[in-house]
Amino acid sequence: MTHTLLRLPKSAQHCGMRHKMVAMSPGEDGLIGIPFPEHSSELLSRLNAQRRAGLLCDLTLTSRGTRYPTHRSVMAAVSLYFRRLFGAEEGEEGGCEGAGVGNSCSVCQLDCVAPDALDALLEFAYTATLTIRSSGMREVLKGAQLLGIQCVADACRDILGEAADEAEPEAAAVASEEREAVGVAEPRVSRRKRDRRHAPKATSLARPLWRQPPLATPQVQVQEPPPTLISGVPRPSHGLPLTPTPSRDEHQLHVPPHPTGYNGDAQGNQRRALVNGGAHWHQEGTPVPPAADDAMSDKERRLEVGVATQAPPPTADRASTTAGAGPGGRKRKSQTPQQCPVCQKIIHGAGKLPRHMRTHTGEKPFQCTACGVRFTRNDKLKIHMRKHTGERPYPCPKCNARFLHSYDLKNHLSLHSGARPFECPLCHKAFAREDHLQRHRKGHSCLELRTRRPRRAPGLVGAGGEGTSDAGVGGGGGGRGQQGHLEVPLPLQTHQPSSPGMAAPLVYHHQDPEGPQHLPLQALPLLGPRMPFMGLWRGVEGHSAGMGEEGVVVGGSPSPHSSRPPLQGWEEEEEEEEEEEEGEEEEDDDEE
DNA sequence: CTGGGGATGGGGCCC
DNA sequence: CGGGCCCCATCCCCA
Repeated sequence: MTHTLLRLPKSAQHCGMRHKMVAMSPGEDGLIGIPFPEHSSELLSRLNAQRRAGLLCDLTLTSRGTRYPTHRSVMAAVSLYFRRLFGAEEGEEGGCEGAGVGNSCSVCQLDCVAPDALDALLEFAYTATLTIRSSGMREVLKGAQLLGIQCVADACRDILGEAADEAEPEAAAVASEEREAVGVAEPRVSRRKRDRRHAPKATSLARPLWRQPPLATPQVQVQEPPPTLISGVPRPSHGLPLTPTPSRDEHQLHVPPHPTGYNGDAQGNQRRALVNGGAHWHQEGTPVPPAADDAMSDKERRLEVGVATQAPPPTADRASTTAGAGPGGRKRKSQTPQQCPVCQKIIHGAGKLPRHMRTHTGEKPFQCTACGVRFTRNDKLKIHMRKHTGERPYPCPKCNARFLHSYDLKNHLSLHSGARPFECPLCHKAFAREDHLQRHRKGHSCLELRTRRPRRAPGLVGAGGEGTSDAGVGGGGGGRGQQGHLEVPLPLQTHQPSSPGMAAPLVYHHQDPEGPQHLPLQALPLLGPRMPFMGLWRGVEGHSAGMGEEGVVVGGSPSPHSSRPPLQGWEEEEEEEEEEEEGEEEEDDDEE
């Protein structure tokens, strides 16, 4: 079977995804998936613009007189409370929709959530960024708990240095009871977190004063009087037509600009300063003054917590907020790892996110003065300069060869040693370099030669096998696929909390004629010429031959570790291969 | 198809 | 905390 390789444009090489090849099977029922990683952020940005303009708003939240036009679908997407309120919770039916609220605008009074906190939560819902004062953290936490915005609650708790249980014991109990009573499946939001801290989900908090036909959702009840608020001054939201426009000076809650602006023009978007781990993006030609600037010049330090739209990966969530800020606004100790607001990738290391962001923007601020070649990174430019200076700082001790890079020398030394620690499990051909083995395995060459391979002792570890064995934590290149399954990330699924780090991949089976609809090729011309194809294709090009004539693609969890020590853990890989083989060869005999 | 050099992007460590 | 430096994995390209 021949696969057509669709080469993605250069822009697709960002995101740390190197899979520019998308395997297709012309004339067959193969799926083609074209990822649009910006879609989710762009969608959210436009929803936010609609909200600010009061367009298509079908829900108005009020808090002590301040009105916040919103969209029910957005609120239901971000808040478990509203999800249940509107009957949008999985496993539920009807709900508010069926109760007759319909498309009309409804008003929900949420006096128990302080206006500032509600404003911040709404901003979070529409921008994936929580921008709050540290002094307002507790109110936001309370609001997030009441509304069932778990990731925000988690982040606030982490910053405040609280555990969920101690923060809201009754609420947790109520939520738990409610879950059992209603029989609603717990949201997929951060199961690990839930196990960790038994955080409350949605509590029956508000008095939804529906001016439209009242809700019939029984689980929504008045639970308790509005809590005492720290800041009781209602503040309207930015740009909302139904609220008086506040003066910017007195508006302490800075509303960040649109989170992303990838209208296919990455260069047109100004990257804003990254402050305290919060990555802000703004679009539109008008340069928006960085919120950080006002904020940091402010005496009262404001915390910007970059939070994934639904739930950041546990690693990021934990690590980025573990230090926490005490009730008095204790400074967070660490901001790393950080999550890229564009591709949701977790970037480890202080100050590494700006570097990563340049892979999205294409910005190459470092230019070679000799030849004009530009680089995204200074260290790469530095290495490049060796070309001009003739410097080759890595001489081979066994010959006269000198190299620009240490890893070149490493590769070279393996030639001297003759070591070929990377062996093809199918044809047993050995390679000196791991990438050569990978290339070999991706080809068809060894399939015909496949023989029963012996189990190897796990001693054949190459020279480079150690090192960043844990580099796969944050993706480490995105877990480049060698498993031969086709993962189709849905950009909107980047909001799905069940996908730590990356967009939750969907594993499709080629052989399923009723399989999910993939993006048809006809859609391609609709793509703007500058529409980036940055994608999360993993495992697509790998093992194209292994997919078999039937197009069987055996799905599986993508290996979070992109790199393994050579010949180590191959048994596991072989297991998966064997599954593939079963798919393509109709029940091959047991390998073991 | 393989060997080899170079390029790119991420993570760790340190200042 | 941000950046420099280094190493690593992986990719691309060419012979």
